Amino acid sequence: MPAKRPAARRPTMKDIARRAGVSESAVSFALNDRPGVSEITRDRVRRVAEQLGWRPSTAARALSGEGAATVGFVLARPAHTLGVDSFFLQLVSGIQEVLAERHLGLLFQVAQDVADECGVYRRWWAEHRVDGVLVVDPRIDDPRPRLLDELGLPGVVIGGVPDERHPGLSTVWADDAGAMAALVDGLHALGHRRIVHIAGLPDLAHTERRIRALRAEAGRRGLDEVESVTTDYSDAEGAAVTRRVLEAPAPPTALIYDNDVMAVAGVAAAAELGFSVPADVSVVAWEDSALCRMVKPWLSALSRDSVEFGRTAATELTALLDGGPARTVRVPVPRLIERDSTAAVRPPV
Amino acid sequence: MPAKRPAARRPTMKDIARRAGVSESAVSFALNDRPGVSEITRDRVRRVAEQLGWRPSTAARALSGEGAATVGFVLARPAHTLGVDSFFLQLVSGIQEVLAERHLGLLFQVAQDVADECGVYRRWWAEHRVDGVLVVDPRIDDPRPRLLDELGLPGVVIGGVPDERHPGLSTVWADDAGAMAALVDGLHALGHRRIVHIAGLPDLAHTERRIRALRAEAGRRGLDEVESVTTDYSDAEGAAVTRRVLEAPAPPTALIYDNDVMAVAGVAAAAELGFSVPADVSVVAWEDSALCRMVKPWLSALSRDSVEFGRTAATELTALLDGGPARTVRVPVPRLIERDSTAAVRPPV
DNA sequence: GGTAAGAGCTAAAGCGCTTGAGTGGCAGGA
DNA sequence: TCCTGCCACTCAAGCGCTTTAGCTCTTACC
Repeated sequence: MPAKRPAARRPTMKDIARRAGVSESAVSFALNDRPGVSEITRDRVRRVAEQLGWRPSTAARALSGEGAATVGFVLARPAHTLGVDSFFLQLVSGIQEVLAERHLGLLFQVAQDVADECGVYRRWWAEHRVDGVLVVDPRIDDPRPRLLDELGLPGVVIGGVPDERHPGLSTVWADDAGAMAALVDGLHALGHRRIVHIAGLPDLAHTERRIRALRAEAGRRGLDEVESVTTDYSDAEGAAVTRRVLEAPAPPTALIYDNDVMAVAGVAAAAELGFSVPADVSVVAWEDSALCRMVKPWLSALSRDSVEFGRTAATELTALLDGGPARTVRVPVPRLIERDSTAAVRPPV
Repeated sequence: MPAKRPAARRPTMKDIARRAGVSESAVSFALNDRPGVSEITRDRVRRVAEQLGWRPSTAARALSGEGAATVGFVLARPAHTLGVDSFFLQLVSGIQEVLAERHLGLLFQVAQDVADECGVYRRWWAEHRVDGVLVVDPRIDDPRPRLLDELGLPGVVIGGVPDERHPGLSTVWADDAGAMAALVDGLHALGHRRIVHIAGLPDLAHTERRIRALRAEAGRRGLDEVESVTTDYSDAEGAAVTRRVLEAPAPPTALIYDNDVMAVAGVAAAAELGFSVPADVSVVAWEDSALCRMVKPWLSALSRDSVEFGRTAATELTALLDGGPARTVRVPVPRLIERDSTAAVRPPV
């Protein structure tokens, strides 16, 4: 049995300098593609570094003003709310693809709420831990952009509203209003006049955008039996709201759910009440996932590429870190995947 | 409009020292509860630090040998496999609860596969980024424990096998074998003799443990129509395998799925073939989530507290970082939540 | 032939913190 | 009285890197 072998020592630039017979500064220049060394020396240094398996110490780098080579990501949800959800993992996975390429780390934290999240940002900033952050779930009257401004932390707001201007903050957004308009358009064409939108958390910015867009579309078409109901995204509330609206005197003929979980719970609830989908009521989920193909009938859903969304956000953040200007970029409008849960409204008998 | 306000400057120990009228070293002693300063001075320094909103720079700390105050977590799954899954988010959320208390950061990364993951560990180690790591999805003949040993990186294997001994590696495990035995016991009592276990990825250690346990149980009872089939955990394979086994001449009367996603897909597939659950075939999901209550009938499932699992793992890791010995701790056996998908086998007509 | 301009390199300071080696003052013992 | 020992504190080095200033050669040019 080998005696407790001491952990291998990490090679440093000094080791490289010694092996290559040059000064540490020369090594630094060589390895960072900075002028000041000949190509010959640069090559030699590079070879030695590789051979030694050298990697820059992020701590040292950060200390000498280069930044922490890390970005932060906070998910502000209480633990028990973190249910069945493919969006965030996919988003993160897209983010990583871009970050990994640049050897940027992702510091992840789940927080209780937005206030807690702000505390995390402050701490990260004070501790010199991150160079920038990715902000999700933008709220109405969100304190986070202000805070990031104050701290001078670059950030990308994912799913933010494009009009809000904060220096140093980029925004990556999806055109919820446009998607909602298209959706209503489609349902209208199928003859639907009574539509209920079972929305998500009321203080999320995109929830409000969707609600507003729905109201606008309804107004334009003179539909007055159209409404939105906010929920907490859970299957329980999805089912409860579904029951409530279907038991009303003039039940809707179409239901739009703000996520896949509620949509699935909703069709189950509808079935219990004797409503058949799509014969009696059409259902659309605003978010596509394997879930939508796990129930009968398969759910029509708005599908977006969450991985790509993450990639885009991360790309914007790296651009910001490179000193680029804050930008607002729009990702493609989610596409409606028509499956079996939407149909023309049944002609009155 | 305020002209591009410069980001606030982070206060350093030097600032505190100046304000408190002592040397930097005294500040360091005071703030780290080290002897060498009087209580009076300590108090004053602490007050000044608080007032300035000082937080130690992790970079500087790490550089002076204190460690990075960060632990790493790698998820080795290709992006598209990251589907509907509540386990990891819950696990991470539990981990965070413990880490946040100690102001430890969590560096998160998704990798393609285990080889890739090993590369991440190497890089993290060389870059001085993490003090320890949490390893999930242990494999049969897993290269990661060896690597961590070699690097001298403390780690906790989540769901590992308890017999494997690696100095510096703790293990947190669930008794899969015991759970499987109990499960088979219950099904046997209900009269089930033909049982198929639709397992997960074949090279995961716990998949093998479950398969072995099932075989052992079957052997003990003399059941020879019991088998395990491995899959990739996806709804697609879950459904495919279900179809295949149900179309066999003597179809099983009970199906055990290694996760909730496959179980749900499985009942749908069964229904299509005209099998009714639980009348014709009983179904149990090894993993409980909202999913199990989204289908009819509600699925009986093995439920474990993933958040608590995460907490335990993180606690072990912090103990390790504090210089404690490597330990092997067992979390409670998952509990069977009996819902509507399991029933006594139908008496032969 | 003298000088000026680079090219290619080194020396040294500094980032914010820890830490081991002092240092001065004071109390107590011989 | 002097010495010892301790307390409370300061000094300075060092962690691994970047970066500015400077230094020494070549080479080019009038």
